[in-house]
Amino acid sequence: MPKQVDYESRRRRIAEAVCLLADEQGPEGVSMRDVATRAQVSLGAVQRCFRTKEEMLLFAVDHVGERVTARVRARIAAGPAQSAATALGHATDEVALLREEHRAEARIWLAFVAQAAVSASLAEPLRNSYAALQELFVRLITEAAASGAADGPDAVCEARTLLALTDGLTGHVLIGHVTAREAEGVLHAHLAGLWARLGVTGPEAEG
Amino acid sequence: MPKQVDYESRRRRIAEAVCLLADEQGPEGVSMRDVATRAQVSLGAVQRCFRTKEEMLLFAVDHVGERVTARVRARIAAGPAQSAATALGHATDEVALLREEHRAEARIWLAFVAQAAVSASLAEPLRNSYAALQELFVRLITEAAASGAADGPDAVCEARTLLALTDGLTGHVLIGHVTAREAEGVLHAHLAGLWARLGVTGPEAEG
DNA sequence: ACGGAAGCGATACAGTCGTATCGGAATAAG
DNA sequence: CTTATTCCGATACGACTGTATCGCTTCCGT
Repeated sequence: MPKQVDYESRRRRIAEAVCLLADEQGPEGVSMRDVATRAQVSLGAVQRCFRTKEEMLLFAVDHVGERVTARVRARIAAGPAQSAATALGHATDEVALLREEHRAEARIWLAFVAQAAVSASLAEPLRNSYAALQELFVRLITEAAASGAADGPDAVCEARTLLALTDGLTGHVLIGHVTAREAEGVLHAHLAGLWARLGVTGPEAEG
Repeated sequence: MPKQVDYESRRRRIAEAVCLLADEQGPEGVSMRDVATRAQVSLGAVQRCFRTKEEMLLFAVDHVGERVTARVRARIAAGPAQSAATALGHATDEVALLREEHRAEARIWLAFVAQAAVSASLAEPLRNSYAALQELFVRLITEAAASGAADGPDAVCEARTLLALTDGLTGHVLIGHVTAREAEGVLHAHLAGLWARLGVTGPEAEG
């Protein structure tokens, strides 16, 4: 058998190139040629990895989704000694992609969401990522509520609220309607309200 | 002087064609030729109305923004006898674009937001629309709070939360992560919490 | 009535797009 | 070493993009 190459790693590298371009030039600026150049491979190599452009974008969006959720999970696992409330705060911080170094990911995400609104095939991996994040939020909220007094009247509802709020804030920061700091303030205020609703004290010390 | 034509109305018509296309085929599917065809004018006519494509998109996004905010205002003005709380509920319903007949506008908005994240010139009209909506929300929240007991600790913060939440929910509905009905439930639950925080009863009867 | 400016739509143009194809280089199996 | 197969990267192709240009028609002002 002839030459063998690690397609998986190449696919990943190409996906990162897609992200870089989507960040810099927007969703329309992602062409196969530019992606190939950015990934430092030939156009043919990209074509061999992905039969079509949509296939490439599909892989890329999955890649980003996994990276974000992985980071969220890592952030939570990093401090297991803390309360569920604190963990939830960190998780939302991570999901909101407010920090400057994650601005690129935020733009990419937004670009994919917009495209997915008209492309059913692109929407599926996005739904999966959202489902994973929502499930994670539900778990944290339920844990936080259990450690407190009241029941969780609707942890799913709270999780959805949180997820939509972070997403919306991310978009508003990208547009420039609010600054990252202001968005952080809004998010933390909402979390404070959530603690109150759950009957827990919340994180007393803010890091 | 030779022939005179009503450019303003033609521009509006073209803007509507832009919206139709952005809704059907996504942000990438908006080409000058397709727009011209959809607007039932020649390509040259489009070019005469807008020097460049970006100019056209700029006008279109302004057009949509004004239409949405106008509808929100109209909805509020329609029932001035109601409480400020009820008015705010209606306003958020309108902004969230959850109803099926506004799904198109929602997609268009999302498309523009995504594009604006990398194009500063497109971001400006969007910021204006957001600012107008936020101001409107602040006013309604302040009024609602005044009719109640407590002060408005941070009406701006609440308004921003509401705006980001509606935006995020709209996106999630478009993706299919939640249904329109579920999103409505989330939104109304948040509003209920807001009434409680403001110390008002909120709308007792739901329309 | 007539001249000229404004509007018209078709066409031209250069560029980029995604995709298909192809001859040659590289390599594992015999 | 030979051979068959997998990968390579360049190039070809047709379609489409945004924009510029050009006769021609239409109509207002004098």
